[in-house]
Amino acid sequence: MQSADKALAILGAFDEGRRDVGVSELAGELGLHKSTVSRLLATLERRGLVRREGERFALGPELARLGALASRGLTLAGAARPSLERLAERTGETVNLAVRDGERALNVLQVDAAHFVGVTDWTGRAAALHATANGKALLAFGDAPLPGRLARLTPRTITDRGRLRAELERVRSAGFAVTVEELELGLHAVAAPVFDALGSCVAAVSVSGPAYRLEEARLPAVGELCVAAAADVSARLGFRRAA
Amino acid sequence: MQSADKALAILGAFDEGRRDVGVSELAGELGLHKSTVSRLLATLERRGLVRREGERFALGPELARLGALASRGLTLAGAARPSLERLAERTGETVNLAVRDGERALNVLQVDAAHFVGVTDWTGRAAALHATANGKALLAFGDAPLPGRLARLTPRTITDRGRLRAELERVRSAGFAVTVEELELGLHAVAAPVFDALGSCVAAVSVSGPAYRLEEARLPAVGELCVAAAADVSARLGFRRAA
DNA sequence: CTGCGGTGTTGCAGAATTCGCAACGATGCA
DNA sequence: TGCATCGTTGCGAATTCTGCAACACCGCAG
Repeated sequence: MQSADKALAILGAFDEGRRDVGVSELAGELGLHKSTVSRLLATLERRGLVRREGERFALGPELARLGALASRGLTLAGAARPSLERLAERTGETVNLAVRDGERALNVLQVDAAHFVGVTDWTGRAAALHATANGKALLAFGDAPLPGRLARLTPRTITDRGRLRAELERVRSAGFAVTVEELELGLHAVAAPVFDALGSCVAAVSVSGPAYRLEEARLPAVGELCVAAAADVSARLGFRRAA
Repeated sequence: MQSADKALAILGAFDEGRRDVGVSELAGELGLHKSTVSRLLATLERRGLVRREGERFALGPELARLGALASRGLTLAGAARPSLERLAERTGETVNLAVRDGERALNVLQVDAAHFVGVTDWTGRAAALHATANGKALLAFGDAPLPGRLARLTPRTITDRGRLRAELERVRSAGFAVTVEELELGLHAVAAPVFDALGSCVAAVSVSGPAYRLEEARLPAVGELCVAAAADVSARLGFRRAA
């Protein structure tokens, strides 16, 4: 099924900051021939997954439809919202719910403490697993393998596999993950795992805020709040903590 | 590229009321062998486009990400312009695209059939919801409450809330709204709703013209053209009519 | 407990699809 | 005008996919 896989690889090439692509550009990037990419894009266009804008291609309406359907299908969001709102109110910070999407952590729901304008909405965006609190929680409690590459995003990002493994062990024993300027300078965060009825880790709840407000000294306490909220969500999904 | 096309056909099989699918079930539906469907689903799963839930498959997180990305790139005006131009050409009248703005209908895009001088451009102007075709379409298909005050703009304006409610019911069953001298004497119009990927009514498309040219007898036919054009725009936004 | 009907998955060999090349038309730039 | 780039398209070789059949698994009924 490598032909279908290549079509999906094309879709995967889209990202924030990559809203449209060219044929040769993609061909070089994915290691395919431009003729192949051209034909694949034509197929994707016929199905409405991409649309052409002159010589470039952007994501199409069918994806908007499927995306809306997918988000709704993540019953997670519905089960989590009330707990996240309470958590946001108690901490006064931004709360996010993330699931694993391949080698990235995808934010599927965000709740802000106050409805400040200018607070970036991370919904629909994906970030590196090893550099986010949510990602580390997903790695520590999920059964998925470590990412292949550990990119250095700030001086404090963990880029060594051994150190990451040790960190995940710490996360497991603490019950929550802490991230101090590992994704962005000046950004702190904590995150706790959410389990479904079968006991597997399906998501993570994070609280994040600027370093000057969400100080390091507060992180343990906020972490516990986070754990409580995540446990609340887990309970709504039918999870009962192991004896 | 029929292999890739089949993978996309699988995605296309998802719908409201079709949140998860089985292998054999899909195979029968798409006329493929279950072995083929099984392999395609495995490929889709590896890329995160679908996820398995026991023996069934649901849309996956990667689609939520791509969908959010796609929605951001799909603008109302961009999706609407081509359809509106065709509508203007076919009807020979002025076409407007309006969105709800509080208790008014705000025109965001206008296309004229011929470039007559002296045709007023309504772009950027807002009008009463209850006295315009676009406004009535937005009220009938949107989830917004009725305006507080129903000002009488002409002798034919609907100013009674009960009568307005009945009128909106008529609009819903017809699929389009008709306005005969309710906004201005000598002005006729029809309008149809536009839906986004989430299925909510986000805009309306209207055709308007002077009573002596856009006669009442023509309104039903023009209304149908309007509905078709609006459906076209909806499709470009990722809306698919309910099965 | 055994057989049946229902899942979904996987090896294999033949068959059909796809790939890469090269050439083409179009467009942009010097 | 010439050169570069872009994306598209025919064609034959070569890879990939299909469909079959067998398999493992589950629930259920006899």
